[in-house]
Amino acid sequence: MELTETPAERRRHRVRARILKAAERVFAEEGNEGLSIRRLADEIDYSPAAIYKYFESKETLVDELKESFFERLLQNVHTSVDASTPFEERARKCVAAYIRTAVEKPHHYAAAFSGPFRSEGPTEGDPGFETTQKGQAFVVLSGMVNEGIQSGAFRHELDASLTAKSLWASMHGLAMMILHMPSYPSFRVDQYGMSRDVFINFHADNLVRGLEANQ
Amino acid sequence: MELTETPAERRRHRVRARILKAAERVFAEEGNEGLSIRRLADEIDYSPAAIYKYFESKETLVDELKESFFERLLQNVHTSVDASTPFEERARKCVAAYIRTAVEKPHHYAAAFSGPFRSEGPTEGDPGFETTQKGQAFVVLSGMVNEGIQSGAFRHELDASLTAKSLWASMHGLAMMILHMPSYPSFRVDQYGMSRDVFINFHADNLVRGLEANQ
DNA sequence: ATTCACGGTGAACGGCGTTTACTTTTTGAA
DNA sequence: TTCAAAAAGTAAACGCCGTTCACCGTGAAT
Repeated sequence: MELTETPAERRRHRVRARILKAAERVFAEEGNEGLSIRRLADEIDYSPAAIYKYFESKETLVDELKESFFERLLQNVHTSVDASTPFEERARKCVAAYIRTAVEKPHHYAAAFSGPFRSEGPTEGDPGFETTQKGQAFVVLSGMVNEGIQSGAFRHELDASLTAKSLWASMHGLAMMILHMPSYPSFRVDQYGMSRDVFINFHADNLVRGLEANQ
Repeated sequence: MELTETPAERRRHRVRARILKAAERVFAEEGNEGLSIRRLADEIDYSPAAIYKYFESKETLVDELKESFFERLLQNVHTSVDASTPFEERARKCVAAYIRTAVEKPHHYAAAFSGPFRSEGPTEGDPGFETTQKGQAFVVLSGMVNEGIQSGAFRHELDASLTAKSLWASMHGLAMMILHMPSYPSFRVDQYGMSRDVFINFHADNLVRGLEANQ
């Protein structure tokens, strides 16, 4: 087992990275439709066929972009929560960080939840699901809900896994709404740059309330 | 002003309807990708160019499919709620009907909330928004939330319009999740055909709880 | 009877993802 | 250093796609 890569491997990685970088730029700006293999090849001064020496298909290439976006998403959520802050505030911050990151890269986020409906997809519980970034995000969310339940902040009869899914769905829904109806007053960042954040917090508050134990 | 159409108009409408019918069938089964003008023309024994005598572009054709889906969605939600049932149950039934209809026609629903992000889109408050079926759906939801607030079931400080958006986002999110992760145990219809409905009700319950006044 | 708009068509344009057959470059062992 | 084999890169083509254009027939209105 080699500690360092051979020059050939280094070279291969460099070219691969160049392709991904160009792809990332175009995809972020114009999404899946705007990203074509031919255009990509043009930008890096290669022929279209060359791309296929590095990626099996356009889909696998885009999948890689999506995975690294989810890595970023997960990281943003992680670093946004400070273990010392009280639970409810932490939960709200977590939701807000998720939505904000999603909105920062609309094409990435939307693409991750569109496209053909594969009934195969990663099945929860299957080995491999927890290794994807998307799976990790779910694990984090699940853990937070669990903490809420055991600390007594959330209703004790809640199932952590189901609740996490419910919560995730609601976060996801708001992110999608903001992406697809940016002209709605409540979703637009207004002149003070506040309107959207206010709405996100309102949404997060409603969600957390729905899980809280009646005191 | 003519009370009856001329034969030419009748003919035109018939052909238009034939195109839409074939398009609807293909789109429901295979979505936007599976629907091509050429294939459509093939199915109705016309030439591809003929379609353009009836529709400006593929996009406008698909837009018409989406609009009529939302008409159906709105109708389903309407007829699912019985004014005599208690408010909370009605609210839950409304959410469930929305999600169920969305899931019945995955491609229609997903297509309506995907595609390019147009910053123009229908702006709330603009004339024309309330005339779209999507706009109507929002009006209905808004009205229900309003009823909840004024009856005291929901917190009195809630803004009806904002709350309706928050609620809609959460419904939308679950619908999308079910569409894109049908293999998740909670989202799949199990051997008893129950699992998914149970989850939908759980979700709806959480949402309503989040709006309820603390008693 | 003669327009003339309308419905319909075949062929083409430019784009797409992908494959194939081919040449060039790089590599690693003899 | 030589040389065969593997890898990198390419031009051209295949079969799709949405869309347009020039053209032709038909039927209705003047």
